[in-house]
Amino acid sequence: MSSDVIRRPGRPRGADRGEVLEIARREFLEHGYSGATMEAVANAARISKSSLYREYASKDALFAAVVTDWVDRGRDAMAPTVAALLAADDVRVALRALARGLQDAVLSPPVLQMRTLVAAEASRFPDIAADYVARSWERNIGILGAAFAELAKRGAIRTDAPEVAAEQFTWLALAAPLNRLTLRAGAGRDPVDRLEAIADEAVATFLARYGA
Amino acid sequence: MSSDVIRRPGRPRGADRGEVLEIARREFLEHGYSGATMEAVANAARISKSSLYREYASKDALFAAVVTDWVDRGRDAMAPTVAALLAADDVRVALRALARGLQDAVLSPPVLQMRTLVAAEASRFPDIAADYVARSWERNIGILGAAFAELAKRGAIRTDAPEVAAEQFTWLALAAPLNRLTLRAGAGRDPVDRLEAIADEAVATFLARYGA
DNA sequence: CCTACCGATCGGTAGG
DNA sequence: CCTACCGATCGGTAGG
Repeated sequence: MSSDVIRRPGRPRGADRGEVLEIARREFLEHGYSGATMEAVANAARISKSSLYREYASKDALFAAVVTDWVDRGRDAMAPTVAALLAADDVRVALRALARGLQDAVLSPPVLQMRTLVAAEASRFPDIAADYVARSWERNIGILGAAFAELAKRGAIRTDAPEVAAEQFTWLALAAPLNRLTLRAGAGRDPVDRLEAIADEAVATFLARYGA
Repeated sequence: MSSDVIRRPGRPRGADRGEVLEIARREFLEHGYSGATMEAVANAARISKSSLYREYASKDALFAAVVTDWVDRGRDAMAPTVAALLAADDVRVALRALARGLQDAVLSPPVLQMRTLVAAEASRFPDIAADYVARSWERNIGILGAAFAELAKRGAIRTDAPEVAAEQFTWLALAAPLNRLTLRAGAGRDPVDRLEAIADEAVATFLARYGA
C-alpha cells in the first residue's frame, strides 16, 4: 500500500455528526419513531451502537437532535421568495409566484414527511413539536406578514391586519394540496397544472379582499 | 344464586364487535400503530387474544377495520350543517355559522388524532389512507360544493366553480387552527374567540370574492 | 470501539 | 361432537 493517506491510516472512518443526523433523519422519516432502530442508524453510519449512544444518550435525544437540526437548516427558506415579492412591479404576478414558491417549498416529500413525523410524535414530544411549529410555520408566516405590511404602506394592497392576510394567503395556496398529500404519503406531489390552478384561484380570492 | 339470569350463566361476557372496535380505536389513537398492542386491546375488551385474532386475523386487519368503521360512522357529519346553510335567509350569517360548524367538527381531539394516525401510517397503509381522504374530506367538500352551486343558482353568491369556492371556504375557516393543533397534540383546541375571529375573516374574504 | 448479551415485550399460535 | 375461550408459550427483536 502507498503512504499517500496519512490521516486515519488503515481504518475507514464512520459518519461524522452531520452525516449521522442525516442518516438518522432518513431512518425516522422512513419507519417512524418506533419503527426506526438505533442499530440501523449505527450500521448505516458505519459506527457502533456504543459510539452512537455516546453522541446521543437515548433514542429520544437523537430524535430531538434530528428535528432541531432540520428546523435550523430550513429556517430562512422562504425569505428569498418573500423578498422577491417586495422587489416586483406587478403585485398580481408577484403573488402568483409567491404562491407557487410556497407550494414548492412545503409540498416536497421530505418536508411533508418531517411534518407528519413531528405530528405523529407531538403527544410524546410536545416541546419538539412546539419548537417546530414556532420556528418554521409561525416564523415564515410572520415574515410574509411583514412583507404585506410593507406592501400596504406602499398602497399596493389594502389591509390593516397584514398577519391575517398572510395566514389567509398561505392557506389559500397551500391547504388543499397539503391536506391531500399529508394523507397520501406515497402519491408524490400534486401535478403542476393543478398547483397552478390553485395558485391562480388563491391570488384571485386574495386580491378580491385585499387588492388596492 | 338466583336463576334470574338464564343467558350466559356464570360467565361474564366480553366486549362485542362494536365495543372491540371502539377499544382498539382508543388504543391506536393513544399509542400509535406500533405502540398499540393486541394484548392491551384484548385485555380492555375482557376477551382472550385468541378470540381477538379470530375476529381480526392480524394487527393490520384490526387497524383497517378501526379506520373504516370510523369513516363509516362519521360519514355524513357535515350534512346537517350544510343543509342549514340552504335554509337560511342571511347568507353572511349562515356562512359564519358554517365556518364555526366546520371548526367544531374537524378540530375535536378524536378527529384530529385519527387524522394524524392515518397520516402517520399512510405509507404502510396507502389504501386505508386513500379511502379515508376520499370518503371524509373529498366527500364533505363535495357536499359543500353542491350547496354552493344551489346558492349560486338562487343568486345568493356568484361563482361558476362551486367546488373551488367550497375548497377555499373550507381552508379559510379550518387550515390555520388545523395546522396548529395537528402539531400540538396535547394543546386541546384553540380558544373559541380565536376561532370566531378566523371564521369572521374567512367569511369576509370569501364574500369579497364570491358575494352577490 | 465492538461483540455479546440483558430484561421486556411484541404479534401470533399451540394444545386442551 | 362442536363452539367459544383459556393459560401458556412460541420465534424474533427492541432499547440499552
